[in-house]
Amino acid sequence: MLSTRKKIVVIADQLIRMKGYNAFSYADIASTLNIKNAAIHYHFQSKAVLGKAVITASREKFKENTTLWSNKSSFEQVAAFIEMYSNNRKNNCICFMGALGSSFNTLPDAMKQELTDAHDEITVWLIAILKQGKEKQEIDYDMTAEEMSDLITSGMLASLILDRVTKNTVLDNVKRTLLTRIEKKK
Amino acid sequence: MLSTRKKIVVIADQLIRMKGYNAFSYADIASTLNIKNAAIHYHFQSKAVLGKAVITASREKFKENTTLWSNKSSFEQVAAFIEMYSNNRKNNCICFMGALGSSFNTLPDAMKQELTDAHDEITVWLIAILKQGKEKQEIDYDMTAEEMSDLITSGMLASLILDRVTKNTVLDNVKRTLLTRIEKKK
DNA sequence: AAATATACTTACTTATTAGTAAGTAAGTGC
DNA sequence: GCACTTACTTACTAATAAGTAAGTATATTT
Repeated sequence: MLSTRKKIVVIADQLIRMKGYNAFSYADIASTLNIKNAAIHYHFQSKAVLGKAVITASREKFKENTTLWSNKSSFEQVAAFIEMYSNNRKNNCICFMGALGSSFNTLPDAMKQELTDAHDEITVWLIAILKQGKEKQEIDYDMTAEEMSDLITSGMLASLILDRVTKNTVLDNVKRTLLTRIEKKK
Repeated sequence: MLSTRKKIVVIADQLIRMKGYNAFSYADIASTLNIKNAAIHYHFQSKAVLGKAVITASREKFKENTTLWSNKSSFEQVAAFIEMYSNNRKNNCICFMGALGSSFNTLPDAMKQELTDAHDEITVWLIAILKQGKEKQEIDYDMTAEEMSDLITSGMLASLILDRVTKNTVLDNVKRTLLTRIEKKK
């Protein structure tokens, strides 16, 4: 059983990734959890503070995941990273980077900074894995690790969005293409 | 000199791509154009109707562009398509597909349909160019045309978003990578 | 048992939202 | 010169937004 505080973050996270930061309200959370508007303000002084907490929670989840994956091969780690995005589709959600990045100009400063830090964290990890993988000859790619990293994060972010617009197979196409691109040729 | 009606669409389009559909208001448009709130309602009965008009205008602009490009080589046409996305960054805007797709669940039905139609239109055009280009041996790629199309549209949509989050080079990296991928190997 | 902290609710405020009803001034058609 | 349309403004409404001040019930500490 989660604390009310943690439940608020979970619901806010879902609402942000389903509807976007500017389309969800305290009333949405309150009605879902059967509490009052003011109870959310008791735990989070403002929407900006709650929004930042949602990003922080995602960063922590990401760090947990990478630790869990750390004994896998480089290819398997990238595949697990890609699969993490795919899981969002099941809940009719996009990733937090796509949901918040598309509204970046409207976000409070504290959220902007936290989101930028989150992106740096993800990028640093992915580039390191890609470089290690190439050294260990577990994966291969015909571009720089930075370029491959940007191609992967961009591809996954956007294909979740586009799969809502078309009832189609953008995610599957992009996923397959990216994994084929890093697969070691024999 | 544009008509007020057309000016409203231009401003709404900019606001959507700068702030998102749920973060702009009639007041934003009214103050920019020095008209009253109600004047916008005179031209567009509801925000949904205005939103749909914005997408329709983007579709028309896209069709104009593809006509202008039609005598170029396949490679040049894809390059022009990619450059069309890049132009958005100068105005601190993302593409309309990213701006509206990320809020898809919150859009009125008429806008959802128009956005889906716009995506189909773009995809049909791009796949055709990619297939033609391969036949004419002007371009090459080691995946299906559908996969390459999804990789291009995803990459461009997301890199505009991510370049706001990082003050970095996602767009340039993705652009270079994608063009290299379709370049004919000699 | 008294004091204090925790986790809320009740009741409210102020600002902003899309949207509307009624009026007006400047043309256009006949 | 009268009817009608176009392109608005004025003045408003109802709903919803985030946020707050004050009160309350329950548990914990001293």
